[in-house]
Amino acid sequence: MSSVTHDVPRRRMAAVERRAGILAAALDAFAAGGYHETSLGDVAERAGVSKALIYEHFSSKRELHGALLETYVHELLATVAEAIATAEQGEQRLRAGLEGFLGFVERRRDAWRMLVRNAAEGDLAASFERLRHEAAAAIAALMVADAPPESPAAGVERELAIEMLAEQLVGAVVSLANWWDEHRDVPREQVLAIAMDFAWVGLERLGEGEAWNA
Amino acid sequence: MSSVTHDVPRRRMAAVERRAGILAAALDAFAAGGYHETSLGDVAERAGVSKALIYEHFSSKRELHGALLETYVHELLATVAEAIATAEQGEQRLRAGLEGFLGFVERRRDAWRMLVRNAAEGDLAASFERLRHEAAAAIAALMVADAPPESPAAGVERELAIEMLAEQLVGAVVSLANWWDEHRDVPREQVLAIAMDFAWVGLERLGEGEAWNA
DNA sequence: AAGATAACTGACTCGCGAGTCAGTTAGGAG
DNA sequence: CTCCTAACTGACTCGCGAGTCAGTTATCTT
Repeated sequence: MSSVTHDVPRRRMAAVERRAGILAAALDAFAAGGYHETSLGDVAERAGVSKALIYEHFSSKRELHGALLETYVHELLATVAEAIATAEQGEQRLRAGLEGFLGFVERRRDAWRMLVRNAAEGDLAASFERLRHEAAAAIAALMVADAPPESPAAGVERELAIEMLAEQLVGAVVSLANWWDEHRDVPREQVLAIAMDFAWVGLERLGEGEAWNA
Repeated sequence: MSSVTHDVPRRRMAAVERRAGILAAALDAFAAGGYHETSLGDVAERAGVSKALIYEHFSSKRELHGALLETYVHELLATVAEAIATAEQGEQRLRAGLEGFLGFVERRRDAWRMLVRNAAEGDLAASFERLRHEAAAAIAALMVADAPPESPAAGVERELAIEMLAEQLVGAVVSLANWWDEHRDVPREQVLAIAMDFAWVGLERLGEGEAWNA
């Protein structure tokens, strides 16, 4: 009875590694359940660590969550920005941006889920909303630059119309990304094709079929 | 000092009215802060009532929240369904549906906010996701019925493509509705015009410009 | 006016989760 | 081998919020 198997006397890790481990565990947890449904106890357990240790690396639950949020929002933004920078033409640029975005969703599945899971509540919403809005604004800016001065829909202010169009575009793509997240068997190119099919046509209309490709 | 002004001895109300009052207060609170950020104490205060009384009408916080959710999800669904039923043609039907939807968002601003605020977390997400999916499925069904059998985007399964298209459509409209919620000065017809401009063109592409109007 | 009933409340319990602290121990520097 | 630091933990506190209960009072009925 005294044959204690004395299971693995847990290795100590350097602060940086441990921090990374905690972040990974937290990402898992938050992606699975959202901010409020996740306790630091959960995170600690997933990380195989005591709750107290978490406080050696992060001063509060919010800070931990915020660190993740910032990391991935930044990565997402950078990815898309970089992708966009490689293409000059209107349609190609849109395609490149979408490709970058979808690549992120594919590569950082958990991160994407975490972003979406925290899109609605409290001041957490602010981060996501800002991201969304930044995307819409960027798109709107491109449209303003490229589109002809005619109003796309009768009786609507040009700037307003562009803003709304951009908002819809973002919404459509985000929605599609979420759908894709639950249909991972569908290859990325197909999703991209559909997204382009939907978005580009809508955008093209803005320029009445010309002006955008030059 | 003994001049007690004995402020308004709060009127008693019949159970039904009180219940309604509590529901209204809860709607306010949940719309403003989301489920988790709202305590029953908040709701009670807003309703001008003790917390205990709430439990005379609802057995738990979830039930209270659920009652609101069900009410408005149902109303929204019914509104759109009714609107759709009045139009037979493809484009007119889409316009009618959108009009009904935007009408709901305009009329039940708080309810809409509450729905959106609870779209992401835990099993609360299920309700909203189901609603979303129901909408997408309905749209997809219409498309399947009306669209020609050609594949809309090269190399993508027809059914899959339609599903994705519908998902994007829903996302775009929801996104636009949220934007509108923060730009209430923009009249409904303009929002509708933009939504149609975006959505219909994308859809028309599916049928290559014909087949939908007959 | 008396009694009954249903609206209503203050003051409770109780569990959960964020955050803390007084230590214990691994493992590297000398 | 011996310190010394930095990783690490168990066992706490403490406030908050859901849910409860014993009682109080308004209003309707007779």
